[in-house]
Amino acid sequence: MSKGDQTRQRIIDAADDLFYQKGFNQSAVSDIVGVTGLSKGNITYYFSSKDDLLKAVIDQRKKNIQALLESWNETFSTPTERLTRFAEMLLIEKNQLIQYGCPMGSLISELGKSNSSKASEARAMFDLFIDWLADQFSEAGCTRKQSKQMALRFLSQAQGASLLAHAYGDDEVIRRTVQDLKDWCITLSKETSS
Amino acid sequence: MSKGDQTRQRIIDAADDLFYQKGFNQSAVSDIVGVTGLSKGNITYYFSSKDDLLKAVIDQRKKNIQALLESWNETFSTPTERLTRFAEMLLIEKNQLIQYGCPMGSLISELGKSNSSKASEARAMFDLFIDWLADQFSEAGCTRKQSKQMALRFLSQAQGASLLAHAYGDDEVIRRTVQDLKDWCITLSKETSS
DNA sequence: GTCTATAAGAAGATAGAC
DNA sequence: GTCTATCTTCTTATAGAC
Repeated sequence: MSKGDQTRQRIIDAADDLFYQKGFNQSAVSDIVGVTGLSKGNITYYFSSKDDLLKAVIDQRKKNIQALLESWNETFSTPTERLTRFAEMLLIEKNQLIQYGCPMGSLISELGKSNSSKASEARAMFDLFIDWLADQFSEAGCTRKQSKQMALRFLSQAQGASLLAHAYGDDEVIRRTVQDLKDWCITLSKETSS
Repeated sequence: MSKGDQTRQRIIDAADDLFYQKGFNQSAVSDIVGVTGLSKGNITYYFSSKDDLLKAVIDQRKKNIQALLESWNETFSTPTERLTRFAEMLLIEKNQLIQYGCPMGSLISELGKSNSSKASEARAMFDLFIDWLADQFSEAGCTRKQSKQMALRFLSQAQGASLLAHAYGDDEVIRRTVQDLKDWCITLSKETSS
């Protein structure tokens, strides 16, 4: 990786954290200056506008999500195991969820108010999970339409739990939601094998 | 109501709409100037800071919520009916939920990032619903601890559905969530009567 | 590539006239 | 009570030196 690419990556990483922890609108380029030690002008050299930087952050997150989902596909052989792993993600990330909410949900919620094209770019992160979840339900024997609906409901439950955990600084809702989602997976597993 | 009170109310109403539709941080005092036709200085005369205005908006929302819950208590005689009415609220408000998200959830999510005292003030809106929901579950025969947990899960589902409906501009998740919550109420009703 | 300097505007909050 | 005018700070974006 060239020096320019390294610098570019440092900026994206700093912005990624800031957008998550402070929100996109509340994060300023000067915050990135503070974190990276780079000058304002240098950051502009790599990203001509704040929206450009947001796009780069979302693209990086999407790549990370895709890599995560592919690793789950390789690690687990059954859709039930994969869906269970998705649910457990909430437990693994619970400290961050409590402190800052869901990185996808909070960003989409924030950008959705602006009714701009940024919102649809952020929504693409949801799409990756929904498509993947739907694939698992399809593989478990559901129809295409059922799979899409169940994927939406699965993600919806995760988002609700994340939001309340963040609001109350408490992981009880997360733990109960994970248990519910796991039970759902087990039920699905039994229906499939019967 | 005196002229001063009327002006004060106009400001609060305009801010209430703006904070909901654009978000708190993205709403400026100049926006309120545009909506009300009042001068910047006059708005400052009633609310010395933007945070003061936020507090007034939250207080008004809390009063509205309390009035709503009390009216449900009077209109419906059983906890099952009341919980069903809560679920149906999502359908009644679906157009606004799709366009701007949940007025409580999106505000709490936004303010939660700042980690300030504002977040806990906004969270008090959730508390009103959670306490009321827990009361219904208690009245339906649940233990105090169970009631609190079920109230959290009920609100969590509503929040998840609102967030996804807002993200996708689609009410399908809302409709399915409402059905699930209603089924939950019916199950609860049967368990109670048995 | 990286920096400093600065433009140009918007934001919240204040002062004081009417 | 309501207004205009201004202050101060912060933000994004640009220009140009090194």
